[in-house]
Amino acid sequence: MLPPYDQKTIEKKWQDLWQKMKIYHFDFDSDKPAYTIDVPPRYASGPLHAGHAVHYTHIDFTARYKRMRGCNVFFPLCFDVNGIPIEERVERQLNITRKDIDRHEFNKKCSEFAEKNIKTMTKQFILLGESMDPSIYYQTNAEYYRRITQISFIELYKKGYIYKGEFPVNWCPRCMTAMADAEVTYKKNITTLNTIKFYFTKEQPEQIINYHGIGKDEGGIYIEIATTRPELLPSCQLVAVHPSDERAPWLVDQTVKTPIFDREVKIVEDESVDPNFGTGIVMICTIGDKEDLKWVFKYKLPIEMSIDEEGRMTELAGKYKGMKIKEAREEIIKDLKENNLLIEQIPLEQNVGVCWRCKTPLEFINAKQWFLKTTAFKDLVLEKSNEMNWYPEFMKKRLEEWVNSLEWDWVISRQRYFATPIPLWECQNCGEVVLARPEDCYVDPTVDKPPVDRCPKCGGPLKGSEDVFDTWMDSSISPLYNTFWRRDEEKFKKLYPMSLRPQAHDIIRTWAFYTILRCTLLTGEKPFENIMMGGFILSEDGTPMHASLGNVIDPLDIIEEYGTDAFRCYAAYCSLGEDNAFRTKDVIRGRRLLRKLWNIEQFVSKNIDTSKKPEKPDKLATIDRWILSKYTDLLRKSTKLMDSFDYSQTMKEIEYFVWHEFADHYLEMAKSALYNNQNIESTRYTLYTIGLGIIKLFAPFLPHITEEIYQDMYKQTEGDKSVHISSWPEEVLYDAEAMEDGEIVKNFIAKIRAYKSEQGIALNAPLNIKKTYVPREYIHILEGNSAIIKATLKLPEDHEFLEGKPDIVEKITAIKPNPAKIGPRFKKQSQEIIKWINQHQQDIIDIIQQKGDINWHDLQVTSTIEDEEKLLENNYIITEKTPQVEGWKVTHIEPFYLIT
RNA sequence: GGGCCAGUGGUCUAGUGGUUAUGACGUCGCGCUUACAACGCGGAGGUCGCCGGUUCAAUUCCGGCCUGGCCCA
Repeated sequence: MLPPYDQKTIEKKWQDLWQKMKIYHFDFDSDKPAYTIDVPPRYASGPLHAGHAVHYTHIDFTARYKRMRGCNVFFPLCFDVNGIPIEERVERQLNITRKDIDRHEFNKKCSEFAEKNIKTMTKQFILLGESMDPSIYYQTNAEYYRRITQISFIELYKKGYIYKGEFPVNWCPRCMTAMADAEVTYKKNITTLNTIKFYFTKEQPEQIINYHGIGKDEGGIYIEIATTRPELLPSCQLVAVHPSDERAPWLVDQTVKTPIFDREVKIVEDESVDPNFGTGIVMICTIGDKEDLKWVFKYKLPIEMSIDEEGRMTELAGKYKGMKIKEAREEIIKDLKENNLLIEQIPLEQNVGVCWRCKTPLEFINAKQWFLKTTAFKDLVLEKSNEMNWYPEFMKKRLEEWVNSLEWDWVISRQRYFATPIPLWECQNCGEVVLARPEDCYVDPTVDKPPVDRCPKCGGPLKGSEDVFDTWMDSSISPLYNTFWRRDEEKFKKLYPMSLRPQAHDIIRTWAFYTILRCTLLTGEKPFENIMMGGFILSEDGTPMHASLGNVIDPLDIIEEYGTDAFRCYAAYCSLGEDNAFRTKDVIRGRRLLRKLWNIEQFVSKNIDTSKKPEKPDKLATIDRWILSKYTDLLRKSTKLMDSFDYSQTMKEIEYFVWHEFADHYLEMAKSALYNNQNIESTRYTLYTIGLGIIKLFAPFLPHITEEIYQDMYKQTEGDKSVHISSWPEEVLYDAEAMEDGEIVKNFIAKIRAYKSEQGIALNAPLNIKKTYVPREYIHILEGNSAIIKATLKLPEDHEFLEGKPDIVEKITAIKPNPAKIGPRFKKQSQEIIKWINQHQQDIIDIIQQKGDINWHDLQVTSTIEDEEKLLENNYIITEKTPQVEGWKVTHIEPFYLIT
């Protein structure tokens, strides 16, 4: 018999034992079908929060379920350990920039920082009950991993998909590196809109000053231009108005002088000017934002940058040279004011592109960078994405939306340290590129020698590349790394494409997109069959979790208080793809479920023989057939839902069955059967089958409690050394008739129990009912199960069920129009007819009592209906009949009459 | 500004072209019952975000709007 439930001890015990048992081991030699999961390598910048915990728990549900379905599950423990976020943390921690210390020294510090977090997270995964296999471990900064990134680059280069281009790129002046579009985030910002005077270089007719945005003072006639970025004035190259602007004929082709910098610039007309922004006259600079870049190409403007890599003003800015952006802006505004060139300043809310990591506003910098062609492969990516199953389906649209909006290729080089080096050397004379040999990878060109001593083209000296890869270059080959691409062709053939990519929806445009793109370019095939998208876990008040808001939830705090299985209940209640607020009460409800499950199994354990598996008896009692059929139904539903990753629905189905059907109803009946020696074999068989079955169904969700119960109660008879490597349950029987009959018995018992409760009679107190009149359709079933009914309800031995005819007269008490029949037949007249029927209830009842039925003619609701169609027979109206009893003292519990 | 998702008793949520809308939490009342009072039984509580349209019939389908979330510009 099960002891009382001691959650803490049990969870700790199994977490330790599972490590030793190695039951989650992926077996490369197995004949079982492989189920391979492309687990997100957790980024090593800090410990897990509740959102991560829920995501990995969802993946764990899949892993455990697939193991029970007989798969050899590939579920690696892995970490992502490259890139800016870690560098940025280390810089902040040590209060330095990476340029202050030696490159390799800095990398060591980043590594140490990451290793510490990896240790913490590995522990967290264990505490969360995740079943990852540490024997297929990887981390993306290891040479064995980076080498695959480098080889993939070399192959893509040889295919001609990589090029070096000079192109304005998003640039973070703090991190001092290029960024891909995907790394830009947007932030609402209050800034100042400054309206500035640009004087005409030539004389203008006086009447021009009647137009808005044009003025005159002692300096001459000027146009007014609004800008939020006066520091870009030195690179102003053009002024534009909308072609339909009433001032366009006066302005186009004129020249004006930029204030302070006194540069003559032309005025042009352009469709893309927003006439409602500022004065409707705008200045175009190289380069403030992406929009400017379009103009640069359109008007073939020289790319002159007024801001450099460190966010300082360049040569072009004259006396402002060397100032930081903010400082230059303030100085320029001051000078504009002093020279009476500033008309007004108003606050303006705008979205600015910022570095996704450090939130510094981004600049555009014209720099040589490495690009991977992406815009040329849009169709290919869309085609492959269509070959995969998306859960939920609508997430695919987000990828398509992103792919279709792509305008630039992917900048894959970064001017950082802590990442995979780009494996090439360049000739210092002619720029010729010398690639590393794949067999030499991993290489670090800042340290290692090139494969040839001098430039093969001109004999010049070679210099190792100091650039590194965007970290998505590392993480987006995870399916290739996992399947042994370029390491073991036999394994690769067997394992690629992977079965499942689980991930969160915020990185569709990065991780999902880049993975599909690169793996397809390198192998010609899609990287995975299924992709499952997790939503966001919000804080308890429904707002996103942010360290700055102080609403981050630590999963270990929850586990400490409520236990891992309870936390996993909450995780299971979160529906896939949707944002779910964290709710402590769901964890508490989870804990209640655990206790309920434990108590149910405790009851089962008291009544079965755990040393011998019960045989299926030849004859099963109706209620046993009923609950076993319901269980089979549950099993079918759950399997289908699990196959589509719908964990929240699965959990609801199982929970409802266990708590309400099995515990509230079946166990009550089973008790009476057991205590009265009725159908013992049938009952024990049912208790064992369902007791074990629900443990298995819950096992992926609640691994600890199910393991403990399994070991205690079922291991001896079932033989598997852990419930988590036992097989998913099989159907036992499905009998539709027994389902219906069982429901009748259950409903009768439930009604009488409710009645007892209402009367304040204890549920186990005897109820002195001599006879029960029941409707004809129920009589056989209730009579057939009267032993169990009487025992469960404590009815007297001589209680009998009688068919509700001889003493009971059926009387129609109400009628209801049936819109499902009337609607399609009478269309527009329906409302009128329904209303009429409702208003003439008693007349209709009288006619039916007299004639047995009623036809449209009797109704006279409207002259258009003349046929003799019978309403009752054809279901146009539905009657409510109340049997009347004469000469008895009765209690009426619809539709039963209890005679005392 | 665009794409996607959501809006249902106090709170959270299921679901549906058919007039009596599901469940949980909370709340109120009753009851210790040989697994469980950390439980069971019952009651109250809703203009299904707003405005139009399609339809005999809309919470459900369509369009617009409002609010929130994610992603992007």
